[in-house]
Amino acid sequence: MKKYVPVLRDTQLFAGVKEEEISAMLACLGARLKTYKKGEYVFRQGDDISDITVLVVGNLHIQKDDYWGNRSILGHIAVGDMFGEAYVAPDSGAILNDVVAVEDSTVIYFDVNRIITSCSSACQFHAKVVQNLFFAISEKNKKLVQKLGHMSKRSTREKLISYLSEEAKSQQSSSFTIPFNRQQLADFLSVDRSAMSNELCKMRDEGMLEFEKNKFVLH
Amino acid sequence: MKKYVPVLRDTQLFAGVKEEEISAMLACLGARLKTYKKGEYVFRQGDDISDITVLVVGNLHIQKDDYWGNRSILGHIAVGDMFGEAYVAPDSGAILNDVVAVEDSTVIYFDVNRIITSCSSACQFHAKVVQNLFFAISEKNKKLVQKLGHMSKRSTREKLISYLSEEAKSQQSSSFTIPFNRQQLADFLSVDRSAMSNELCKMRDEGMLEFEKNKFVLH
DNA sequence: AGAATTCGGTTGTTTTTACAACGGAAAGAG
DNA sequence: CTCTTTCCGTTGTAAAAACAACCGAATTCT
Repeated sequence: MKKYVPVLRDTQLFAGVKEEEISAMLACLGARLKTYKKGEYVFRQGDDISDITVLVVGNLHIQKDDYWGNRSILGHIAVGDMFGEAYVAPDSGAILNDVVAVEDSTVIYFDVNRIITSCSSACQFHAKVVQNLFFAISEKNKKLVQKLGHMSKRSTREKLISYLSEEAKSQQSSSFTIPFNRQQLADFLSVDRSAMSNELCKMRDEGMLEFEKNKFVLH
Repeated sequence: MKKYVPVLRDTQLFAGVKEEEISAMLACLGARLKTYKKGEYVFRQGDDISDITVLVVGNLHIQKDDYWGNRSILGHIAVGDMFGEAYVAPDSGAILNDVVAVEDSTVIYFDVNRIITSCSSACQFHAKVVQNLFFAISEKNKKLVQKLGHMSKRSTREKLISYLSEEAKSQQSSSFTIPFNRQQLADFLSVDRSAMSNELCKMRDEGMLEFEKNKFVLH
């Protein structure tokens, strides 16, 4: 566990908390470590969770399969990202999605109740962590709204424009890379891969953009 | 302001806080009251906000118009609901949507920094409010994920099934009413109204469901 | 290195959706 | 009460997406 403290220091959850302070807090927050092989499920639809997790090694996808096997990738979790904050409310019910390791991964679980309930003098940085958690959820909330913005576009082209524009803006450059391959991007935007690929190439032919693999340049 | 304290008492934000305690906290939380006529904008895309608002009278829609005038209704805000929590993080940037009054409405603004920063002994229920706010955001987060679930369906029919099933589940009855008219539902699901109307009638003809106005019965 | 698998582009066909336009019923305004 | 507006179902047409199938290139595995 100790060896991941430097990773935790750079997460939203522990922003502004020193490594030694984090080390001291781990027990207080009920931290537990778990590793997953590529392809393993971290959470499954229907699970009841009362923990917040932080990914310290690997890469996770949040996805959902419908009754007919169509898979939607709702998002991805990178090292340092947090997951589970949406399900911590006392009556929030079971989780709605699957979380699966797309490569060998390690996560740390934190007991939500221990985070929220302010504790004794043992860890005076608790308040800071609560605030961080709060801002992090707020941030994720905003991301969801953004994704909803892409999804609400009617056509594949508009969805692509919406997604790529935003990616360019957030990376502050018209040249940027995306964290998806074609199939994953199609799943993320909930469109057909080949249709999307087709549209992407049309847009390229029209001079709107260039791309190579997951690197894009907008014109 | 005082007269809305009973309304506030029943909100998520003040759950478990007594009316007199709420009254005592209002000043401490920097509460301000504002009224809007039907059709007026409470927030506009691009506004910078550092307040959380609670609707105490009326009805608001969260919506977004794209460059070509297509309107998406991303959600609605009922009396007692909160808005703005997604934008409270220090670097969350401007709001992405419009919030518009669909009937004459009254909202109360709370200064976010005052909520999060724990204050002096004057209001010992501050911690409770922070916790409530936390759970509320968490809850909204989950709702966004649910909506994303509907939106990620490929066809209008599947979107309808997803939305209606969930509405039935959340109202715990196969007979329920929805808070939208046809155009609004179409906007909410980001589909064409006439195509959706058509699909609904087909589903009705196939015996899957019945409806009249905004009252639905699933079979 | 050679075989197998993944990845991404392309094409043609079928299905679905968007769009436009219309009309009747219901609700609201004067 | 009448006129106007909103709401919603209906239809036909044009556009777009889904789907299936295929292929070459790159990557991974052994």
